[in-house]
Amino acid sequence: MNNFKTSTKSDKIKVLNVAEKPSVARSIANVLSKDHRIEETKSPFNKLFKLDYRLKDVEVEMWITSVTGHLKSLKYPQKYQSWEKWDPIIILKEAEIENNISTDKQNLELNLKNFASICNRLILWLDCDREGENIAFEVMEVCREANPNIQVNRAHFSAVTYVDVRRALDTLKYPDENLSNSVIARQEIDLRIGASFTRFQTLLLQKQFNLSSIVSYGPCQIPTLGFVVQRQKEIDSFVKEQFWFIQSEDDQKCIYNWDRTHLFDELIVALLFERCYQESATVINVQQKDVQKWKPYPLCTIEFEKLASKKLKISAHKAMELAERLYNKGYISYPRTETNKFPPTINLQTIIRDQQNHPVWGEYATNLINFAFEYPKAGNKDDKAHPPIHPVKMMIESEAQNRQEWDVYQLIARHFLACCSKNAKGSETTITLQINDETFSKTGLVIKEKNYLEIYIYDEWSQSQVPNYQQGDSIKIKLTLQKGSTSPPKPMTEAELIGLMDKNGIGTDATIHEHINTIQDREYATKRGQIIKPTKIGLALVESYEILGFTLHQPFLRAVMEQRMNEVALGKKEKSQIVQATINEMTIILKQLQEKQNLIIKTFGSYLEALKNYDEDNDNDDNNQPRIPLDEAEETTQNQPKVNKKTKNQRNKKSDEQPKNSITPPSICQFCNSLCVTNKQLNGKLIQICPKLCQIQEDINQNSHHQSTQNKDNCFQCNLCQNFMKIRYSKIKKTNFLGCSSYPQCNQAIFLPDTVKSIKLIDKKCTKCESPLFSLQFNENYNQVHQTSFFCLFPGCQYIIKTDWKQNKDSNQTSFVGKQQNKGENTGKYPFNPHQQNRNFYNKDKSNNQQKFPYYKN
DNA sequence: GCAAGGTC
Repeated sequence: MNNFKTSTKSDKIKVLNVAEKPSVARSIANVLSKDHRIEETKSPFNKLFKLDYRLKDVEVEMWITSVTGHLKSLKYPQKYQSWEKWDPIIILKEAEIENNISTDKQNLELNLKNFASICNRLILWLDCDREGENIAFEVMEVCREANPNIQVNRAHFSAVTYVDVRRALDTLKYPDENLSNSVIARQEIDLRIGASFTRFQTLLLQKQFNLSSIVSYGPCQIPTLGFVVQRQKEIDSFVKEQFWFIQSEDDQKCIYNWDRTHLFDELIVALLFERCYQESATVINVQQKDVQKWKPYPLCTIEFEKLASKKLKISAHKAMELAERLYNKGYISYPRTETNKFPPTINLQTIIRDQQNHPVWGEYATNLINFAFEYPKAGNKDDKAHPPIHPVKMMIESEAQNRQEWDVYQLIARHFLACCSKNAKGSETTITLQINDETFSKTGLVIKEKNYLEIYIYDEWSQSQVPNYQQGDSIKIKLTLQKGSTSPPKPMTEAELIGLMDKNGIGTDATIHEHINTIQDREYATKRGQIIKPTKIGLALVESYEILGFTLHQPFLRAVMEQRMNEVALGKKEKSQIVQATINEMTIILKQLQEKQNLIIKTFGSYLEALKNYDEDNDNDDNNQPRIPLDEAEETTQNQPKVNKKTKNQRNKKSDEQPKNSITPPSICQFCNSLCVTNKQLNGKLIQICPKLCQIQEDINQNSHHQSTQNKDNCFQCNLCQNFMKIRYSKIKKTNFLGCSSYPQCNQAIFLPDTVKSIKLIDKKCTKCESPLFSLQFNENYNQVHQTSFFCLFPGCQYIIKTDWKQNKDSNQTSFVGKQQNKGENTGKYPFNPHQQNRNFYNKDKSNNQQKFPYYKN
């Protein structure tokens, strides 16, 4: 029952103003007149504000109201609701789509029709972005239905402030259909791709693998998952690398860093250590300089979400929920904003004054007002619709509904006050030491003025003291040769993911947190604390795309879409052209997926099986290795834990062992006559090195080891990169093979016959090629008896087991004398042929992809 | 039961 009735007594021209949300309508009314009247409408949130105004010298009655985002939404007609009945290709390519006003927006439609039928003019105050322009057309269409003669204008504003609103009214323009069409194109493409690919994947995989969720596909959610999977793969394929460095410590326990940082060659570091070793150093420089720690940029949504996640440990999704609540209660400004610079029209002093009575930071605010204020830095993002997030009303802790709400308000208020403060100032002192040819340095910091750091508790700037030395001083030092190793990438945090999505244009400020939520709802990823990790399903899905050659999880899909939308927005292309082109390209991909559906099931299943021990809830990546099958035959370094243990032992051994002890009578370089340095390596081998590096010579008095004995897991050198081959383990084949230790940079491998179950390196060498020998364990049902129990696996050496470097897709089989294996064709034993694709997820040959998938062509 | 974009 429509009990709404608005008054129409006045004879003045009536101008209907429509904003995108209730708050903007309210702000416009406030800006234009404090004496406005407020009327209820059929939609409880969307009030109607009325006021008298002089518009271009004409007295008019302004009616200001709002919608709540889009009025219309795209959907497939009822007949397509059955997933089983329709080929996803039809859903993608041919099914008609309806664009109607959603049921929950019908009250707004009635409002607009009612007001438009009474008003003479319509001014569209939708946000000044593409979506806003499209909503403007939706509003205009509804209003024109009720009043075909209504005169329409578009207001362009960068903030809802007095100056901007007045300026917008003085320079009214017309809505831009190209901008709006680019949105319609995006909507249609997203729906068609999302619905068709989701139906295909779900029907293919859900029942087969007893999955509780649908297996959705979306051009934002899947690239989001792609980032999470990529990081996990980087962690799991990480191979630790050892490095060495020289450390210098003075008698005040101050440690100076080597200016060469560290080197990956133990020999060179040992040599340099020998050459510079002494017990005193000269202070060659003491440099002091003033430094600043910069205050933050004004707060946009993305930054707010990152800060909430990182500093408050509140998820982006929850933080937005809390911010929206604070906004609705009038404590903060609109929280969905891309802008990180304040418009000159906003009165910052007034906002600070509102905080002057605050029990926690009132004094700080007063101090800012009186003398410490400095204008905020200007960021480079501006959505032309909303200012950066800032407090609009003071809130004290007891007014907050809970701790998290208070934390969010506090973050926003403190951030704003920090923006209006001065940078922190300090003094940095760097001491440089010279020890023979090597230099070492140490930098200390003294904070002189904390300024914004007083209020901004989220930033740290730690002080560190340095000794009070003068240039030319000679000081006593202790030099040590140290060893370290590179660390794997850190697990993906939510804040990092938000940053990656923002950088790659995945989602918008208002939707990024929703996509992160979606991948969790779909059981593609889990979040523990601030760490996001892929689940088995998420890994298996992305890996299946990867292995089968699809780039559906790559972020550039969205970038191409954005580029095409821009062409429509600029009027260079028709929306139908880009919809057609995109859908045609995606049809090719969907058809390929359909053709490969058996392979998809097999690949997806193999990954789930291989990942059955993968602990998706464990954040500790050191204790959770190996879990992910790498793209090369699901390989993992079987011996990795042993390698690490050995490294530790070696380090301990090294610390007891001073290099000086290892010196034997030096020899003379045969090229330059310099006195050579003898160095003992960690493996005990002695080496004579010329200081000018003319020659490096193994000490003949020592027991000369084959290089492969440097590390007990190393076999012989890779014929491609000269690093060592190692015993690896294929989780899917459940057998050993030899893989290059430089994987994934080098993918050289040697596979063994299926009859070989496992291999073990032994302390014997091949008499023919000097490579280390292996003892082999054969499958139980393999009966052939060999005359020897030790085998050489160096390609081309032994006649009993013939092995080969696996360099291309046709040579992925090793052969066994007397028992020839299948060659070439994929036998179904492997879930895929890894050599048909680039193995390396991160160094994908894009040109190749582009050839295969025209959708990604620019 | 499908997407992503507005907004509450």
